[in-house]
Amino acid sequence: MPRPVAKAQQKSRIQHQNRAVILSAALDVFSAYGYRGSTVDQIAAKAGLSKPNLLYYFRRKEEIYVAVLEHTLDEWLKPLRVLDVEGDPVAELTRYISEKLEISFANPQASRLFANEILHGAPHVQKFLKGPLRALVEEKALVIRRWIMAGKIATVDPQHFIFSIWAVTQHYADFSAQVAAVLGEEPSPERVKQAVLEILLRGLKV
Amino acid sequence: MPRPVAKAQQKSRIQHQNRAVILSAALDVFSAYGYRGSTVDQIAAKAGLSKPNLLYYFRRKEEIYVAVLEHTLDEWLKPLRVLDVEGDPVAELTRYISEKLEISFANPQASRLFANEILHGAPHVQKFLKGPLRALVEEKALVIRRWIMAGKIATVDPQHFIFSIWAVTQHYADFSAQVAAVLGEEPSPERVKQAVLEILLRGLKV
DNA sequence: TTATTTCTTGATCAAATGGTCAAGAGCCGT
DNA sequence: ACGGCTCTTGACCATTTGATCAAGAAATAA
Repeated sequence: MPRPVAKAQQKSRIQHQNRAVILSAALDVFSAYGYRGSTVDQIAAKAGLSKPNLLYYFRRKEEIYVAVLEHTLDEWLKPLRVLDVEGDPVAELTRYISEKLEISFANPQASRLFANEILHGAPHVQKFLKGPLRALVEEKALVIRRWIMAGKIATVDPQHFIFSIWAVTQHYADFSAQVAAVLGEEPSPERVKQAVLEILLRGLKV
Repeated sequence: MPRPVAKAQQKSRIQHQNRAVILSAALDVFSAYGYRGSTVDQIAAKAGLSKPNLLYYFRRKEEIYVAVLEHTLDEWLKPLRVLDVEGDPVAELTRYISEKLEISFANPQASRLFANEILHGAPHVQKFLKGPLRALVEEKALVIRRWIMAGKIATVDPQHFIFSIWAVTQHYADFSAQVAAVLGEEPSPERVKQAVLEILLRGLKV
């Protein structure tokens, strides 16, 4: 009775499929109720599997959580990676902010899962934050600094500017309950994009 | 054996004191682990009371949570309330943003508690969001709109501008784990204030 | 088909946890 | 000092929940 998770073993067709189903269900559940607030039964029910069956694919609850969390981190970095120092600054930043906003509206669960993790001290992603994320931010801060020194945009603290972009764009996913309640309706993504781009970028124009 | 929570009854000295101790302990615990992730034992231990004793003051775990949550909402609104249409726009907004940032740095627990509540759909504060908060935002959006129409600041979507201020300022409390990890150190509140004020306000100057 | 491996699940467990209760200790006005 | 009210707690309970296991079903290879 070898565990399926075992080292380097080829995943069978049924393995692949069920793991995907579980990760999708787990994202829904974890993002809605948090790690501690979610139960294995909930995830199993949503995935259409029995609890012992689910635990056949992932030995422990935490293993599911880590898997679904890591699965989202890649997606998270992608848009920032392509920020190009050769491109036009405002165009590049417009693209980045727009993409982040689109992700927030299209996949708020992933954003909330991540937010919840950070909110509670990022116990499972310290390495990711201090490693790849930090390196990427340093790299892109340099890009922004180059733009400033070339006189292409106004002076701004690059790191905190990146934080501001994250803060504002993810706000619409993480705090959508508040946004909707205060506005009295779901906001139009188009309108949000226009407003946010103006707020964040107008000050940069020279 | 009348319950202390009972209607309109005068709270004794010891009641007052113990309830305060409990609320303080509960804020720490709930903000760190979320509602579901916190246990009554944890709160009792931190408050220096036995569990049954704690449940003598608050009948149910949820009652503690609601109490500490409501306790923070007032604090939350205060700075926005005083935004004054008669004052200088940039000065008024500078004061508001600065105060929000100071709160984020001085009392991140309250911010995290609130963030966690909203993140999970705001089940306990729907009324607050749709009532007092919405009304206040509408009122202050009007203030901003007046400033725009008077030509005192550049055009901006008032509601989304307020959201952006919230997003950025609270980011430093809610996501402090990420900020610290990416920067490699705790950020200096002064430096953050300068950076954030420039990012959010420079685009408004006419 | 048959043998072997992979999947699936009902039954069950131990620990954690929210909450109760009855009895005792402490405080306070008289 | 005393009587009544407030406060405190050890013991206990029911439920939830993460996790296990042995045995059976389904797939897969021979």
